[in-house]
Amino acid sequence: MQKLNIDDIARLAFVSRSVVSRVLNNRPNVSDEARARVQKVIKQYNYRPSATARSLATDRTYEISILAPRKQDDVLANGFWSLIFLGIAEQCIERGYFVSLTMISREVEAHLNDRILNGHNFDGYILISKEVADQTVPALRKREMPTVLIGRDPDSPDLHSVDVENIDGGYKATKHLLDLGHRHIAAITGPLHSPESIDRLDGFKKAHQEAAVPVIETLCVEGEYSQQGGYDCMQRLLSHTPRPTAVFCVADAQATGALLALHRAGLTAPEDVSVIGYDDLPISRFTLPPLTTMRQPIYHMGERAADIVIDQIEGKISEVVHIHLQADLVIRETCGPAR
Amino acid sequence: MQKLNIDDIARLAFVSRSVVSRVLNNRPNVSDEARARVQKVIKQYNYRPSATARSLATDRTYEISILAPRKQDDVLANGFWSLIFLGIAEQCIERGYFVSLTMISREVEAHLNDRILNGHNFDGYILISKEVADQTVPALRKREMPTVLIGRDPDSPDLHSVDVENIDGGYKATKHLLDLGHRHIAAITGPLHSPESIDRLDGFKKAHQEAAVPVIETLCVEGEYSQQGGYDCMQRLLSHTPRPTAVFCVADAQATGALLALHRAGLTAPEDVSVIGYDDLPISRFTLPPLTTMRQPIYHMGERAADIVIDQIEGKISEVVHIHLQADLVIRETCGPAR
DNA sequence: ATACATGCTGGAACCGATTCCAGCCAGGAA
DNA sequence: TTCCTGGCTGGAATCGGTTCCAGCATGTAT
Repeated sequence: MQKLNIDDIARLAFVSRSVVSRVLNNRPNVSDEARARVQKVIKQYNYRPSATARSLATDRTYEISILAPRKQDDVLANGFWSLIFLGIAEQCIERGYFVSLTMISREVEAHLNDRILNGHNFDGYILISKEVADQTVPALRKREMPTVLIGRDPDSPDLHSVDVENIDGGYKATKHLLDLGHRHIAAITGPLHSPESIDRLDGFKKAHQEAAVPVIETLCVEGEYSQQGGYDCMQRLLSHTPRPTAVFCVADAQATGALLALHRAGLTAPEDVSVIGYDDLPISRFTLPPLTTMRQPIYHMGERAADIVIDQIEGKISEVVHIHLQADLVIRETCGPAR
Repeated sequence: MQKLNIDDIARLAFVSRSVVSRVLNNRPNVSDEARARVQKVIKQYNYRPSATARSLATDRTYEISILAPRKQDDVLANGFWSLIFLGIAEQCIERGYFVSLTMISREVEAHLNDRILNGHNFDGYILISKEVADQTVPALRKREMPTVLIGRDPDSPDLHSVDVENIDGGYKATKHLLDLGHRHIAAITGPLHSPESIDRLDGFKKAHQEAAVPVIETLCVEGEYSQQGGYDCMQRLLSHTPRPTAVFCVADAQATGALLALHRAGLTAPEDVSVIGYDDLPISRFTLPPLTTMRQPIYHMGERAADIVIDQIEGKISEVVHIHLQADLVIRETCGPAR
């Protein structure tokens, strides 16, 4: 039961390895009889060519690396990245590529550069967040590797990217609250070095401006992209007077935490405070009460990112691609009219 | 700026490729001067050996494949698998291996067998759930690949595995409810072909037996491992008379859905019905109210699984390993005394 | 002085594919 | 008949490493 290689197959089919190779790769210049014979032997012995040897000869691994920021393990576990990842993975498999996930962080950067970026393991890279881009783009660019960023990096306009319209999303969410009559609206943002937060907050401000309602700066607070972050921010906001009548959270996870903070304070949404989230994670349909939020085509973003990298690898793309997807309002039960 | 290979380095350091190879692999039989010279050249040109070529020569890829069931995309996104995955990934990277995730399903089985299982891409496999094991173990066994299952497969006692004490966990959870005085306890299980559900339900029954309280079979319902599953089951349970005073859910996701169903019916936990979950996902601290549940060392399970596969790969394991971790009660706010 | 062990070195085979190219053969045109 | 063309074929080089082994120069024991 020895492992067979291409020479064994060639011998068994009475042809040369060249012919076997051509059959394996569906190339012409093989007679019908020879092709049939080779295919029969391959089937009979359940032969599969070695991916490694093939990679060495072709300089292609059919593996794509997803580089995610490591410190955000909460984030990875909260549903957003999982969905992104699922989209990437399914599309890659669909197109014949494997997907490898690596968490990177500053501490292991040396190890990272050496092994992940220069090790010749991957045909392309998908970068999760600007933070990752900052750390890896220089090395990847030097090697001219196919790369795509999920998110936006103002510093690298020539990097392919897939993003959602965050300004517009923030605008729509805020407009919904304004339309309901709210005039004291708080905003819970993520870390303000992340473009998503900045953009969504810009949309928040734009909606106010358009409605000629002043933004109350002291009600704009910065927190982590997590339930705990939302909880903490909400607690701070509740000590404000007058208390905000509505809160825009830039992530569903934060909204979940905010709901708990309200509950702890003896308040409920939407009666006392309206809450709107962002992402439309699966859990958002099951918060108490179900969360009004901005739906992002998360899974789809992953799919598109995969497509862009693979298109680059296969030489099907020339110019830089920036994909901007839409976010849409999903009305559930956490927002009500201002009292 | 041409890519350098081992021969280039050898030439630049005035040695043979053999010497360079020995230096790369930290092997003896290299003079101090030669070693220093080679290292200097490597550093100077930022040379990294090709992983592919190395793999071909050594028959090792330093890649580990995680095979997850595809149909459960909800499950992947709900936090449990994400955490498992995180544990696996970090430990693998720690030990110098890459991690590749593949979703498998019955429909693509042909493609799967050929490419994933026989393609020589991976040094070892981590199987997520018995379902995956059923589909892949025969092929993997034939090739004698290092493999570990997360979960339990009664059909393959000789398969390495990492699992939690599900019977004991179900027992502890139920005992907590019984100790609080509940006598009409419902159980929401996952699909009953999954060993976890069976075992947790066994624990449920064992606790009843020990307390000499009869199990009410009609209150044991089967649903999906998801929020929606829990929601649906809870709705069914609420139509029972007498209504159960407590519910044991075999997954936190289900408990979340159950809480919403309760809310919809105008009831709350723990005043009207006590609810206990299982998993202690990050979100469980932020449900309304925060969920009493069984903590599983999820992240740790992933780490251990990675260790077991890598130990197999590196020949550090001889006998079959079955790891059983403990689940512990985490008391929060969804359980109260029976009225 | 001889024998032998030891450390270092580099040549060459090998891993298992792809790909270039020269050679062969058959068929069609001149 | 001769020449040319085009489809097949298989030999050989190549990708970039690891590893076996023979050869050589030392140092040490006899």
